[in-house]
Amino acid sequence: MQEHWKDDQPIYRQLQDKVVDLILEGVFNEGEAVPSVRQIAVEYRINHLTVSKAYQQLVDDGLLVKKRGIGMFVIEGARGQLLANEREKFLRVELPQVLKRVKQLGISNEQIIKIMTESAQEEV
Amino acid sequence: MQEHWKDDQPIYRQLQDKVVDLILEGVFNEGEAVPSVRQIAVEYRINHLTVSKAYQQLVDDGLLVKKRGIGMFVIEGARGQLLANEREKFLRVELPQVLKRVKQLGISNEQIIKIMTESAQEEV
Amino acid sequence: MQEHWKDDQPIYRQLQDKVVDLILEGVFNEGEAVPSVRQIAVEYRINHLTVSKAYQQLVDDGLLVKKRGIGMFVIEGARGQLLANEREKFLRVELPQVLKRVKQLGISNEQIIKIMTESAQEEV
Amino acid sequence: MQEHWKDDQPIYRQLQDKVVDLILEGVFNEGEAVPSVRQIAVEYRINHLTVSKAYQQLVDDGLLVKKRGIGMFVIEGARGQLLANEREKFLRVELPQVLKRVKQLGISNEQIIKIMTESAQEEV
DNA sequence: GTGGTCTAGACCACT
DNA sequence: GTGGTCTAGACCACA
Repeated sequence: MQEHWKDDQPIYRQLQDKVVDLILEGVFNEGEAVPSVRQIAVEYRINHLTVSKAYQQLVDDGLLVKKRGIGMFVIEGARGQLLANEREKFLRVELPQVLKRVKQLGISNEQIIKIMTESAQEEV
Repeated sequence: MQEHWKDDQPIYRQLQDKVVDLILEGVFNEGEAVPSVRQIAVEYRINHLTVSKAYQQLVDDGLLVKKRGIGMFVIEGARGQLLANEREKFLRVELPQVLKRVKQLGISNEQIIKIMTESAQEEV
Repeated sequence: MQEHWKDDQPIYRQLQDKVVDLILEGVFNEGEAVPSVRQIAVEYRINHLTVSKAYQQLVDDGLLVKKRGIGMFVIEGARGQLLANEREKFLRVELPQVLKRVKQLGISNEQIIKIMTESAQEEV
Repeated sequence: MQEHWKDDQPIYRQLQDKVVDLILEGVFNEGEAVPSVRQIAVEYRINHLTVSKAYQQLVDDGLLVKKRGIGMFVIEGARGQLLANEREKFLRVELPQVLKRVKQLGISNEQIIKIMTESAQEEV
């Protein structure tokens, strides 16, 4: 692993987003433990307080639970909840912004659709 | 004009983005002067240093030129250059991220396309 | 250290040049931290904003990296890159100007060469 | 003629330097008139006050004289005086700086001498 | 501890 | 009038 952190966002936030991604992608499964704070801290060469902060946010978001003396676990149902929330947010906030930008740049919807379908076929 | 600033980004950055938008939309035309630093400062109730910072960035980006003792001007060709750059960036960086997110959230391309075309019709 | 600033150039620019010199001379080594913004500010009795401006330029120039919450570091390879760039710039831009000036003032090349060799011997 | 002014130096100063150059190169001869303030102002598209300032500096430097109602003239002996002054300044101030920079960049004197002699031959 | 941002007000040079 | 620079001091987020 590299320690490549973007400079325009706090490390703890980037870490937090990464964990969310890993849950969504099913790398971290519901009911299973996530890597320990220290493990992450060593592996990524960051302060353990920073890792703690990221995890704490995820606990507050209702995605992780802390079991004292054992570790942090992905909550049952976390993935489904995440999917619903993120989907709603995407459709309500992110997509309109993207569409606005497309229009501002004078890109035609056809071009976007073309790229989307091509990109979808590559995956096959 | 309002003085409504988002809290998650520095004011000078938001101002900078706003100027870019206004150039893209043709409100600020090539060869013409942009409002003076102090004018903006008064109008938006912010420090002139903050405005200066935003403008300076735009000079560095090659969108504005400073004419000593006169003011700041939109460079000739700025709009075209902006459009080309932003388009390229959008197609190369932003769009793939969006598509990745769409896929991650399990949203179908059909649904996206449906929203896009509906949104396009609203504009008519 | 003195706080002797020339009057014909902004302080932040002089500071910037000084840091470049110190990197070239190997006083600030690659991968190491440079003095903190506030440390410089106190030592030289200047505002921290002024120091920040100088450092920011160096970040933009690709000589320093910011590590969030830790400090600013000299980028790996900065010295070599600097040497190459400055050499190229010197030979392409500055030297021709000097030669033009020498010719304009009607100074013979022999005289220049004489001074150069003398100056070189003094160093021995 | 273009109106290409560098941004890091006042226009009046650049203009002033240009006149000095033209006197040194014998384009403006001793006893002859220099172009009128208005002529310059129109040709270079700058404010006549800016031109005036440049000329005034040259009067203060003892290079030009103003003849009321007629124009500005290059003083007799101006070229010789300029040559002497600039030569002295060059040898005392500028040359040492250049040599220091050469040394800092690790460029050998031989290389400089080579370029000098080559450049001299091109002129033949 | 680190750097980033902002303010309010001052002074400067240039046009 | 224009922008540039600087100060002194404040508050913030990050590690």
